[in-house]
Amino acid sequence: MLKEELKMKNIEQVLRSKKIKVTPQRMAVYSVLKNSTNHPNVDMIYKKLKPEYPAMSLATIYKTVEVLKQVGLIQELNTGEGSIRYDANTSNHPHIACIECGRVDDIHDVNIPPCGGELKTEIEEKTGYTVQKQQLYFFGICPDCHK
Amino acid sequence: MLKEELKMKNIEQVLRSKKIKVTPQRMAVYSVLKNSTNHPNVDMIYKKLKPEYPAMSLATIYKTVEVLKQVGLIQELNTGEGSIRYDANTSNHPHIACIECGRVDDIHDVNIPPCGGELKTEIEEKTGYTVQKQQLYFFGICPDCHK
DNA sequence: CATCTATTAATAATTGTTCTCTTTTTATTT
DNA sequence: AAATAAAAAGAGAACAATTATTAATAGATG
Ligand SMILES: [Mn+2]
Ligand SMILES: [Mn+2]
Ligand SMILES: [Zn+2]
Ligand SMILES: [Zn+2]
Repeated sequence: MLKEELKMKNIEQVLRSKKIKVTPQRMAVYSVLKNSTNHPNVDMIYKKLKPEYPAMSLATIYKTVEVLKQVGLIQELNTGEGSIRYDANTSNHPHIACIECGRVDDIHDVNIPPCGGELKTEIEEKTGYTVQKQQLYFFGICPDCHK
Repeated sequence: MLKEELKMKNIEQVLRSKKIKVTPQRMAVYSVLKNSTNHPNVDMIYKKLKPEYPAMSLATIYKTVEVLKQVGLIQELNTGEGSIRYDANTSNHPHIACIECGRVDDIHDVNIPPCGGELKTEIEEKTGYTVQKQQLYFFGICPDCHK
């Protein structure tokens, strides 16, 4: 059995364990996210799936990403470009977005200090909030947009 | 002359120096932002100004915040709640947003390490982007929403 | 297999934001 | 103090992303 198939089997387990039905649409949307590095938004997922699933509707993708998010299989990114992007990598990692074309990339292998346990505690004490998650975004011009 | 009036005179200078006309609406919108700590969105600014400026339209506020942003007098925050919030404090400081009620607060007096000059350079080398700005958001439950 | 219920697809409705057009205001020049 | 040109404001339509509604369909369960 291929690694890819194994991954998908695991996702099925996760969904079933949460009493959420496993459907072809959900597997397909998750698969797109898992196999992409470009943090697609709903419309990009829609267009990607169109050839293989011509009947799938935009509303289904909206609902599916909501379900996958609730279950913790994906996270959403909002860089302020108007639409929400999604990421199957649910670890807390920084992103950089191009203010020209909207492209969103991961920032790898850069030692970004913040966000340890002590910091969280400190913020909770100072603000009175209970901290649940964080997002660090950088903005700039991507290589492609540098003419 | 009061401090408050002095501030506003300075804003007039900034606008005039950029060949941007000084209007009551612009001064009013800026004043709301300068005198608030809750990072209001367009609708909150609109409602705040309604009593004193009953004729002011939403479109005017949208246009005004865009102008103030371009001139560098305010910055925008996007916590993913659907609408954009604005902040007359243009320094690079972290925010925390309530995932329950949407409230957005500053995080003061917490030593958050990232984002020095070397880090920016490192990110630019690793990603090929030109980095222009950054945003650090924390998300959680605010004191009020803890019942 | 039969039933029950969650999910889908299609469509309509909503919401935040932008655009277009006309009128008014501002800054500048008589 | 007019007159003028340019910029901005106001009203409302238009737009795009998202959400809600509804009727049909497909998984799960016994
Ligand atoms: Mn990512
Ligand atoms: Mn702030
Ligand atoms: Zn780009
Ligand atoms: Zn709250």
